[in-house]
Amino acid sequence: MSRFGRSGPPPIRDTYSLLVLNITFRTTADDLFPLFDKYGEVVDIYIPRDRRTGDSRGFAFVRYKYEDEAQKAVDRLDGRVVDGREIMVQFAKYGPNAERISKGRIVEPVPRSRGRSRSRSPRRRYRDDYRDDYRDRDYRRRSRSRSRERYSRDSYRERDYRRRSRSRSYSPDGYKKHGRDSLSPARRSPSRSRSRSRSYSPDDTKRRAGDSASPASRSPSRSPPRKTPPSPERSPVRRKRNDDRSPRSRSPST
DNA sequence: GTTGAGCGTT
Repeated sequence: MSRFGRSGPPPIRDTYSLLVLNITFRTTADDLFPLFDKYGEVVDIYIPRDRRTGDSRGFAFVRYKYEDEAQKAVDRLDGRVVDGREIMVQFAKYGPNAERISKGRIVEPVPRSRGRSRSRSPRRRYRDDYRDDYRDRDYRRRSRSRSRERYSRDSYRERDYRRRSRSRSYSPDGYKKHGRDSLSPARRSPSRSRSRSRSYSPDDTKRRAGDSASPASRSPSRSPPRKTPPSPERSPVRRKRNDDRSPRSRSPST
């Protein structure tokens, strides 16, 4: 989708695409347009966005009508601080500049602007063996995702785990009220009951399994998941705490 | 809500 709202991506046959890297995730085409338009005729600006979140991926493509203008923009805007971040402008491997590259093999070592020394771009240069290109690209994509996806995944997992754990803590209150009568001394003593009680929300697991999987599949996978096996040392602690919760325990102050 | 090497379409 182009910022100019055309029916589609303008023809690249007469356009020179620039790749703008290191831009903030908040920077939009509208923010880049005035900057690049000052140095030449900008045909189109496109900022790849995430499929899921829709946020910018941190880079944009600016298309110039003329090469000299694009080159000038690279010299002028490359290293420019935008929104508090130094952007990197360079010719994109797309369009007329990449035609000789997308053919299947790199014919030219550098497009054009590579002649400039850019120490902050230690990124690997164009390699002759495109055989590893697919692998490298795939790695690159994963590498890109790791930043956010992995963080989100861990965050969600951790949060979910914590939430369930907390949720479980609230459960006892429910059964304790009406279950106090049911909880006979003989019944409460056995570690078995305790063991089950301290389990990681078995009901929750069963419920979840029933929603997403058949009961048969949850049976075997049910055993291993327990992280904290019951230990004898902890038993008295729980019982002791339970005693504290009893009304008579806190009554002494009266 | 966050993050930071890289190359593109609604």
